[in-house]
Amino acid sequence: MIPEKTIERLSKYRRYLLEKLEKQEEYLYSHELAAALHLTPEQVRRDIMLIGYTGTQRKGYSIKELIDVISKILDGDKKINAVIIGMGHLGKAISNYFSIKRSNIEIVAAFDIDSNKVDRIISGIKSYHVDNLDLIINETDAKIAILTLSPAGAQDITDQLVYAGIKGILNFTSITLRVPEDVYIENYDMITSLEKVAYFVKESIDNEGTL
Amino acid sequence: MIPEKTIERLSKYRRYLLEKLEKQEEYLYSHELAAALHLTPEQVRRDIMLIGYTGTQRKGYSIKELIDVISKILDGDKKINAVIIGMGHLGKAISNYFSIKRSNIEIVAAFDIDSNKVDRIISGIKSYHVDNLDLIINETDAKIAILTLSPAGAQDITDQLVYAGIKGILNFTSITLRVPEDVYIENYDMITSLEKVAYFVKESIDNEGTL
DNA sequence: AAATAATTGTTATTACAATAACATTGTTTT
DNA sequence: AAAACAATGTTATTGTAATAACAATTATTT
Repeated sequence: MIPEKTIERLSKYRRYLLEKLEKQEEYLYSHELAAALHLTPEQVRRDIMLIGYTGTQRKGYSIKELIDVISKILDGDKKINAVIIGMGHLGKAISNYFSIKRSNIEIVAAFDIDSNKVDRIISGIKSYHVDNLDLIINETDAKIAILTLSPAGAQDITDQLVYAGIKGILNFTSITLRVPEDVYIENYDMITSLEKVAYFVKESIDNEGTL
Repeated sequence: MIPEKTIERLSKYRRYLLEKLEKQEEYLYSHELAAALHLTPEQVRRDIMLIGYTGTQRKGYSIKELIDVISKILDGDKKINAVIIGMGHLGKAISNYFSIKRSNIEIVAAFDIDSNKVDRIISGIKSYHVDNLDLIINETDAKIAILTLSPAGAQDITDQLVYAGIKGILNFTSITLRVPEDVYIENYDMITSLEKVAYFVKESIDNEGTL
């Protein structure tokens, strides 16, 4: 079993490696990757060890091979479909982010309650009324939902999503969702992130000059 | 020194407590807070211990007092100003999130390079051309920047921000930024988050039925 | 061909975070 | 008034992640 933090880094490694591949580069060293992502070379080597890939000493890691190994871990062999719930600014922002296909994840549909935002294509994604949630999720066999709606209706929608067969949720509403334990939730809370930054800024300002 | 993870939870505690306060409730138990946020009561008590607040046995914690103690930790005594760089969908989404003032953080300005998006008020925030970065940041004494621009210009902007006196960055561009070590960076990478969800969903589907 | 240098792979250590255990204390009940 | 209970505060333990150390190996240099 690969640790969660390693999975996160693998995602970042792959993106960096893909850039390098575009530049026709063939090999890279652990310390290069580490420097680029502000990590230690040991961490990079350890992660790569964990996924069972081995480089060649003195030469480093084959960029192409490493991408393949990471992709096998992250993507598996089959594609996975995702839907977005809520086509406000945040929903649109995320749609744009993923309009360039990376990896094996595809956003296949979006949902909203606003009649002005449904039954048309927004940021390249077909948008439906939430009433069609169950139908479309089943048709597309989507397994992931990205929640970018207002907190008010979030738990209700989540229940529907779980019923429709969703197995993973990326939650941008700042509320804590209740789901069965076989559903994986990744919470992202902007308010908390900003308050955290504010705290550490305040701390560093207060401690200025002191050692 | 309060651990990073505790700071994150304090932010969430406060929001939950504020809700309770609105409902005129006066006291709550560690296990209530824990249940609401999917934590253990021990963790909650430990966090509260770390910030030096004590409840009363058998009665629990005073909601009002606890909010005050948390606020003192998170906010300190002075307000802190923030700016947003990039008024695309993500920038607007964040502006809306923070249009309701919570805590002591205020978003005082936004910047963009698009002439259609500058010199007017967007989502309640005055928007300027990036050429005015240094000027406005100094005028407003902003210490935090929220980066919601495209990756291309991010490092260049970051250098300008640091020069202008920004001490904390909430980074939504998926690139790794170089900054002096007295600048605190919180990275949020949507692509990584989604790939992580996809990985754990895939794992759980693959392991269905096995124990 | 031998020595050196540079890099990987792995193990050991340290640090950090979460969980569990338990002692303490105040309230309620009998 | 005593006993039982239910909550807190704190210490101890466990688990997870990051760092460091080092052995093994391969290329390069002399």
